Amino acid sequence: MIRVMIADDHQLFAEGLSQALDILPDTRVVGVVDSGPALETALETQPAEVSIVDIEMPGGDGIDTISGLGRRTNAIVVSMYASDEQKERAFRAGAKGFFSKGVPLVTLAAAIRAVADGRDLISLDDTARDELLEEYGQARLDPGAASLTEREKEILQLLAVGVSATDELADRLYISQKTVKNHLASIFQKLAVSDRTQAAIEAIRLGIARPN
Amino acid sequence: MIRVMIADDHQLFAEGLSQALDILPDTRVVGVVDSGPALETALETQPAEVSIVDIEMPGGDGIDTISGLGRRTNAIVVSMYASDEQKERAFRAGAKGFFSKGVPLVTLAAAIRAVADGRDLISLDDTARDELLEEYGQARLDPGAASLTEREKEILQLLAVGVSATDELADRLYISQKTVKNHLASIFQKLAVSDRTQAAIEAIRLGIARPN
DNA sequence: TCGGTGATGGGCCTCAAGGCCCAAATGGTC
DNA sequence: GACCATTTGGGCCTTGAGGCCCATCACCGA
Repeated sequence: MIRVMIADDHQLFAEGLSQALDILPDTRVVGVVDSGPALETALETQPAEVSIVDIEMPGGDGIDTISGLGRRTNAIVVSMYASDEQKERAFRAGAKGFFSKGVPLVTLAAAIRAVADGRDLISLDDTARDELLEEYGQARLDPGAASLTEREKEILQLLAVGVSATDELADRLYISQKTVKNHLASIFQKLAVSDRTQAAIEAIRLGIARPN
Repeated sequence: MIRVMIADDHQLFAEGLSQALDILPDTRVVGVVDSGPALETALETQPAEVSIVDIEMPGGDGIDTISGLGRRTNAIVVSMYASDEQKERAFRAGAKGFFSKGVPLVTLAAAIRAVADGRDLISLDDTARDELLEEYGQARLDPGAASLTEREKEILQLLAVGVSATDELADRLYISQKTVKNHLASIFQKLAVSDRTQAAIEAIRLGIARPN
């Protein structure tokens, strides 16, 4: 689980991004602050592997803050109006990544995984950077969840939308109730849970299935 | 369920906000577009009670788009750098709300509920607007969920974090297993579900309990 | 003071859920 | 051809989950 701190004075952006990252199975937002100094303070009591820092913030430029953070966290700078000059400054301040707010969420998520893994994105050219991001595109699931088979994931998806009874699951999948129970037993073992309620929650948490 | 369309060219913002609104029990994001013309097109095939429109978008000002939408949707304008002049223009274009991106998410959520309910926020002064938003601060839950008692919510919260066995629930709450089962039976009826798996999913969906 | 509601519990009954072990067919890989 | 993972299915057994009806006590508002 990668702990992420967000520093941005636009609450709508910060809270939205926070929710979005919390939904990912391998990232957890541990704090949201609205200024550079607040970021420094927050990191003292709450460590975070990665910090998302906005450039445009009141009470001091976000980039100035990064220089003082040292190796306490890996900073990724995001900017509304990204320019080469800003990127250069972010690089000199020690940021590990630099993105416009126009990039898709999956790109930022991949970048978070990459810098949390010790990689440096900011010194790469665009093609090398995109290749690296491709490499980190998928959330690394728990060992158990990673070994789920297609059929097992299918059952988990149904579970997570409320198809919980054995006979309903069997009907939906055109297999016997016994086979459903066998798959479930295998799922329980892989996810280290003991019943379908816990399995459904795990499926939602891991992002294998979406509720609603 | 209030259907919401988001028009913003900054993907990180739009996707983050989208996830955040989807988590709320009474709002559903049905589309995300990145320009004014795309918003018009999207609304033709996918109706939405409320549209969140950014002012600053490429290929035409977001406010110009709103005038052409008429009563197809209720527009709420959000701006990075909110000014009185922008607010005035949004008002004349027929927007029902105007906010800076610096407002908290709960404020925007309340505004969405208010305008979906036919209210007009933009013509109110600040105090009257805040009072109205206060009124719409809480998500209106389904009739069943609204009648849940404190104890029932407590049980749902435990369920949603994986405490699914009757004996564990009884231990945590210092009551007998029989009482747990009685409460659960009551919960099933109120939420119109048939087992604890579905109840846990509903609890998460309704925002009564948080997973993770 | 009286009713309504919520929280606590009991009894009883039925069937589904989960545990355990096993087997056959399939499809890919070494 | 042999091996392995996946999917499908069986049998058997124990216990827990859920359905239904009822009782007591505390609290609160009319």
